[in-house]
Amino acid sequence: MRKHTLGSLTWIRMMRFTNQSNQLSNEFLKRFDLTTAQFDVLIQIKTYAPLTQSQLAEKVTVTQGGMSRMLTRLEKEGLIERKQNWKTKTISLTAKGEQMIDTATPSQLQFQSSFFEEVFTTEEMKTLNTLMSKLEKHSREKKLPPV
Amino acid sequence: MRKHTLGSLTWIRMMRFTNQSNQLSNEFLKRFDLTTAQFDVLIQIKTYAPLTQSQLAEKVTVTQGGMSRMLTRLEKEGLIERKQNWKTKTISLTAKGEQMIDTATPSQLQFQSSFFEEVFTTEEMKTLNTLMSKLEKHSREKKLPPV
DNA sequence: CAACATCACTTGCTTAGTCAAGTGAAATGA
DNA sequence: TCATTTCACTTGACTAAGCAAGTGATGTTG
Repeated sequence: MRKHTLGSLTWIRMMRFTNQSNQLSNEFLKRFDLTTAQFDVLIQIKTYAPLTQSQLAEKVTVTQGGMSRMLTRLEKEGLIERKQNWKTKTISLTAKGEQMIDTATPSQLQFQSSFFEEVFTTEEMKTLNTLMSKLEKHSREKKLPPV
Repeated sequence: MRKHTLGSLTWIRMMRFTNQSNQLSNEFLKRFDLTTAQFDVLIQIKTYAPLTQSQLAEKVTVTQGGMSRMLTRLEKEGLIERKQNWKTKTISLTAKGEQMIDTATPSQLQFQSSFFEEVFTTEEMKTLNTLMSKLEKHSREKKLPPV
């Protein structure tokens, strides 16, 4: 065995890192009574509302089913509203949701940044950001190789 | 709003990328009847067996509870064995599990690498790998800021 | 206009994972 | 020696998400 290439090593490192930082972020957001996934969805709504469920799902790379459930939870918590609009449901924040995301946002963005700022120079940060842009874009277009 | 720093932008890009590539990887591994998480666990066992559940959990950054469930599933599929050993359970691959991971490994490592190789130069790959090493290491030691 | 197709969303079943309380064997100590 | 602690693991209740089948409005067409 032991056929680890540079690419597969990097991949596994990135997986471990995102996993780990996601857990820490969840722990951090507990003080605002939110999870990382919820924060992510709320901030998208805040930025792009009004929008439909499918648009939202597409933005956070989740299936429609997943989004449906997530929004059910958020609605139960009273953070968002769904209004039937012809065949579409339009999503928007409630006052409570708005207040929640506004309170959490500065610290959360700061916390996310801290992962990088604590180890990288500005130069390195810029490099990483450029590389990640390319990667993310590419992965959105990537197709499976034939069997 | 709009307080996105370079760090928080990079963070979100990395999350989207890993999420996306994880989904593609799951789809890819279907041809071997495995999921990404299962592949990850099996390859760790293959590399480090014999080892205990807690050691394994630590390696793949998952809680003990999560590992317990994962191994229950893998055992039900006949891919691994758990032997009670004093108070510890020792994990090892069955013949079936061994064969499974050996078949899947080359293509899967190749697939993981392809995310990077399709967009990066060798130089960029090396840079990214170095940056990710630092990040991963740091995140494993990171503590939450005080409230 | 009735039959069918399409679209946006929901839901059952499954994997994966968290946390915290529970269990049972082994070690320690009064 | 019996009581208590510790350790490794399990389990119940939950969040999160995928897939595929189902639902119920809206549009299209013979």
